Amino acid sequence: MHLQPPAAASSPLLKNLNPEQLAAVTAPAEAALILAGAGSGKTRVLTTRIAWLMQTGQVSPGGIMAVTFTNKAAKEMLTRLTAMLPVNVRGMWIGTFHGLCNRFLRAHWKLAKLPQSFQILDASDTVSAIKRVIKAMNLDEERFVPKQVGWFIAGCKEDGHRPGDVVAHDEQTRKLVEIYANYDDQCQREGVVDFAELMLRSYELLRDNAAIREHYQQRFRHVLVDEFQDTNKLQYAWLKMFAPPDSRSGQSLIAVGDDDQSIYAFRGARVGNMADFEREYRVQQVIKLEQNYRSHGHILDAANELISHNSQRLGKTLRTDAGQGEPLRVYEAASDFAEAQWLLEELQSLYRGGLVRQEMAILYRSNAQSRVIESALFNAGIPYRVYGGLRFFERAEVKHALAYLRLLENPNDDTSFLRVVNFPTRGIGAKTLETLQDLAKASGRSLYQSVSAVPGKGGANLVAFANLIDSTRNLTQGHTLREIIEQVLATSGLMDFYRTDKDGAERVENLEELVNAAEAFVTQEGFGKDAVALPVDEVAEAGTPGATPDAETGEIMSPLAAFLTHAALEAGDNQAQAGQDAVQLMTIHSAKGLEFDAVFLTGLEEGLFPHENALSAHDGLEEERRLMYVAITRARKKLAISFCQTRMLHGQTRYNVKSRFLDELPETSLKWLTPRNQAGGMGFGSGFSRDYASAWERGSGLKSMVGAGRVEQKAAWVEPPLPPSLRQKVSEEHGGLRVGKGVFHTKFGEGVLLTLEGSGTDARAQVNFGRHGVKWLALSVAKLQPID
DNA sequence: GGGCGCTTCTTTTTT
DNA sequence: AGAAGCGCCC
Repeated sequence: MHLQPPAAASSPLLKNLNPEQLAAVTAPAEAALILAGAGSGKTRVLTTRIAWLMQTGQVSPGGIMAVTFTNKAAKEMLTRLTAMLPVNVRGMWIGTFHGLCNRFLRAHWKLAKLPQSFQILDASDTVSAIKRVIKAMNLDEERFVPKQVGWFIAGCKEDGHRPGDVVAHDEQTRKLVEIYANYDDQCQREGVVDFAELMLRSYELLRDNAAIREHYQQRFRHVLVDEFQDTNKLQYAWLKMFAPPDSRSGQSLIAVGDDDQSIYAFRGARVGNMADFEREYRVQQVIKLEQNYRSHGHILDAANELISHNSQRLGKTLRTDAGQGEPLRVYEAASDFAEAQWLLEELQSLYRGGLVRQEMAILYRSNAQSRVIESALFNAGIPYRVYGGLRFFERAEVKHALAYLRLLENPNDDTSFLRVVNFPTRGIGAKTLETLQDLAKASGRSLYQSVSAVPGKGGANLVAFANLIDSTRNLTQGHTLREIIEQVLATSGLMDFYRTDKDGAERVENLEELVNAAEAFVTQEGFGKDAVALPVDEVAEAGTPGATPDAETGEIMSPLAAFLTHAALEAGDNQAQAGQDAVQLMTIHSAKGLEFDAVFLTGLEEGLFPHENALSAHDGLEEERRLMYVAITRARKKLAISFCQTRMLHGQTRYNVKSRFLDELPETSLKWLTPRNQAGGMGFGSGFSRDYASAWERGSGLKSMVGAGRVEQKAAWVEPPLPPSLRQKVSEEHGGLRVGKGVFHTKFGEGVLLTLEGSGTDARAQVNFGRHGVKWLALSVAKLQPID
């Protein structure tokens, strides 16, 4: 044990910390790995450590860097920190990886070879930029799907590879690398960077410029990283630039993470970074936060038992002082429709019991599952909120407006140019644009710079467009951000377009909301005196060798440029009827980091969860299990799990086997609401008739209520499966086997019968054996036993 | 240039 | 089933 300064021991900050938390908060200023289980007070530990370090005079605000993945987490940290300690957060670097990279590149734009007001491409901008490259190269979009090319490029960048570093063994890859190279050139020409580029560019600058690197190493004494299990290769390398292993300058890098909650390997996260970190930094002691302050006992028991089925773990078991609480409720529904109906009942009963809707969450593995649930909630008049989907700054009308704004800042941004050059339409067609692009390409200029070279009517229209941009820029010179945006909405014709559009009302609202958002941004960021988002960070700039501070010119980044950056870096909220007490619907992925009193975990079916596509991926099943672990640990008091015998997916009915994850939960913590079925498959036995009858009754009842006013919802209703009487007719001839019913095979075990075909010796059956897959069997050979 | 209809796809996603 | 993108035709 190291000695603590006396002031520290008595600090009120350290009150009420458990021993492990205390150890983490007051860990010596070196590398440390904190394994923080779900609900173990991770954010509290992080913020308290920062506060404690400053309070005990071990570091000044300028010496702190804390990195998170989401803006939400970063904000949370700042909020808590300022509540703990009256501190000037201005000098601290607290933010997302990308946010901090942006800050870094804004300060060193010249060395990074970027224009001062470079703009950031979001995911869809990136795809359209790539599309243009593929088109320009005359390549087939079938063979080079822009989105996939995007993954490839992002993947390369996240491995730290520039086009020249990629080893291509086949023709396809060689072409991909070529696209990558052209794409990078195009971005550079247009003065834009994508998300991965933000990281890579900062990393390279740090790597290649010793003076800058050393400056930042001197500056940041304490680097703290949240959700370390989600970092990719590049992010880890980037962190090492700030706080290298074996650092003689005595910095402290603290990684906080939970390997059991690593659910983003599919997009490049490397859990292995945790083990690498431990080794490379010679971490003396891994601090485990295993005391859980969130969930009741049964819930934790279930989580612990489930995750123990994973082999590759650093090892950690959550415990709680709260009581056992209620066991997990498990419900088997006849159909996805019936599952939704059951959810309604459960939600209503909780609501009557006094629980607010905000505290109820319905989680699912894939977005497609939400539809049935949504229509049930909608028709029952229960307010709900769906996370995911389009976010504010991603809406088409908002992106159009932003494109105009970006052109004011940088007319050479071809992506933005193409987006709005003919929207609203101004007589500039594909032909004209083709000519323009050819000319631009030939002369190495931007589209904007080439407008006057295009002959004819189209050319004239293009010049008019360029003039429109120029005059708007002149017109808004020296105006407030609000005025600029209002002006752009007017002169571009966007507002008029949507006003006259028959269903443009919502879009008009969103454009008005954009003005509000800009107003709020200006106020929050306090433009004029204390702007946190300002690119120029005096602390960083002062004495940074090679820095190109705006002090040279006295210029600061314009509010517009800053707002555009903000829009790209923070896509804003999803459509949310904020303020209303609503049930929360979301995928398990988006539930990470959240918690609710009551959680409904739906669709626990083989093929859906674990998802069939995940099983083929390396480590896929274990990642799915971690996902299940994340889902379980979202619940504080009540957790219910449901699965369906049949589900409509991609337009056809699927017969499912219950998820293997259900078998990995401790029996003693479960309370089955439906008879626990003997078969892995469930069959339409006793349980079915009852479920079916009630689902049908309610279904038809609701249907008649749907009536005229809500036609659009009607289509979303899923019919309950055929009545059992009908089903039996289909298959009586095959010794009691029935479609949709459970069967037993001596080798493959339990399954659900999907199809019966042919007769006599020719009879075949298709059976879903869950983890053994879907198989065709000859009935004359296979011994299939019906299960009731 | 706009609208209609055909095809294709459908795990998870932040920045 | 349903959305979204794409291409064709007016």
